[in-house]
Amino acid sequence: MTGAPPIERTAGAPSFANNKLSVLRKHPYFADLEPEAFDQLCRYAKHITLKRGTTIFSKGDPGTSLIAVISGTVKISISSPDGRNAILNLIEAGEIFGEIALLDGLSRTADATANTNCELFVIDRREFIPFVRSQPSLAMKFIELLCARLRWTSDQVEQVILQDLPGRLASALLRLSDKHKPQGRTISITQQEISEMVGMTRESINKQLRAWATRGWVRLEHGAIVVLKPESLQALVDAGADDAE
Amino acid sequence: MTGAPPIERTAGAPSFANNKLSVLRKHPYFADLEPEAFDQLCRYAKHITLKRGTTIFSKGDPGTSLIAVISGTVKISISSPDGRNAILNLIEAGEIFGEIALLDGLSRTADATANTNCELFVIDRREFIPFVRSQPSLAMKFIELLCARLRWTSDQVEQVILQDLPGRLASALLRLSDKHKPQGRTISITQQEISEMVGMTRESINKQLRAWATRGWVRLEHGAIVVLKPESLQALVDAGADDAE
DNA sequence: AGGCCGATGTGAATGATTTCACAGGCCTTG
DNA sequence: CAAGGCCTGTGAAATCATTCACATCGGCCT
Repeated sequence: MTGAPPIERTAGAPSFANNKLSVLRKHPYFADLEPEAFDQLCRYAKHITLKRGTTIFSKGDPGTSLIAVISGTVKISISSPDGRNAILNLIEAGEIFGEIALLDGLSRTADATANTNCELFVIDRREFIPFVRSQPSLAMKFIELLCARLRWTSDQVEQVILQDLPGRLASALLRLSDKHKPQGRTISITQQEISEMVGMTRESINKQLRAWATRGWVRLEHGAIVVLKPESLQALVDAGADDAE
Repeated sequence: MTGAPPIERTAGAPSFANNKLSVLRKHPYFADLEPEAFDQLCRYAKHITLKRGTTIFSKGDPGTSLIAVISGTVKISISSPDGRNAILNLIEAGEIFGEIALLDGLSRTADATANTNCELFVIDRREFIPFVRSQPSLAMKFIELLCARLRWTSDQVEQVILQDLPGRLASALLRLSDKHKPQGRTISITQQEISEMVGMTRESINKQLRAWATRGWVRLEHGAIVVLKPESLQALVDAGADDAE
């Protein structure tokens, strides 16, 4: 469970990391802070880089840090004893994760691994709670963050319980393309990954995607999916189980 | 969607509701408040009672209130266009719900209906956010609440995606009997309701429960389930898909 | 008591997904 | 540039859960 922390520090001294701290400074969660409060926060921050596949933390570990993604993407997932595993979320540059265990002091609810090479900021729990308590606007930011997470997760439950394969896949694609809006309609994700987000086999996903591709609803690239007709996918979700068209 | 509010006021004046407010006062989320802060909070609270089956709010409604359950239980659920519906949570006396939409100001993520006759306190959003901002300890309470919700919901995703029917049912039973610990191992719930929490048909659930009943793992009563061997159920969950024994 | 309705119990047929077993393609790395 | 490893594509068989169609049971209301 609690494997040796595979985290490699590249820069311990805040001085060296200062150029990176500016990224954190512009981060929506911290932008509102008073400069001195921000400096205080930075005293607990470590800058690290790690390569694709590295475990950041595992389910059950004590959660003592909040992590901000500077570049790359981090996979939040869980796995069952019999080898199956499920992706709960993909965290991209500019987002933060690990806030639950940090805030409530309990153990990690899922595994986090570097899905690509990435750069992170790790903010230690030490003194963090009193800090949040003293900064109402930061507390409110966290409340908003938690609400957003809750909406995302509830959505996932809803889709998984109520929808069949086509419906689930469609709404997963829509949610992802929503998140990646800036990059146009291209979603960089493998079919294996989507299948784990949606909770079905890669083969089933592939067949469904292929069916939609021939209808012109999506285009399949290597390691990516382009949504061409979001309206059609949305209609499928709204209509409930109904693959015909 | 936004049907006429079916909420019936029984007491508008705080004076009459004061006896009930003591319940709120003892509520874990509000117990830490300064007396004057609590009084201020109460100015926004309305006491209402409603009977089984009444809609409290619907998915998509603007969320302008937080609701505390004084007695009875409230069902949080969602439904799909084709009639299927899923129960996300059952809120019991002493718990609160509706906090997400209240805190982030967006719309309700699910439906809430009175699962039994119940008494509630409705706390209006008016001025609520500034109030939370001014009470760091209350903000921290909400952060903890949201974290707990997130853990519950993530758990649900995990179970639904990773486990098969027996596994899901087993963990649902364990989670419920955990919540009802004081009442012993008896869970008051219909098989229909469990099936909707777990996302499978009542028939399938019934057959599985019956199989466990003959093994002596559970006892089935009318409208209730008694967990006799939680260890066996837990083993099933831990082991992954494996019905044999 | 009579009568209904919601909750429970079951079997057989149907259907959707998974499993399994490959094959080819793309990309990275030595 | 050759090799191996992920990613993709596809078909047939096997499996699990749903659907459908009833029968029974327990309470509650009149």
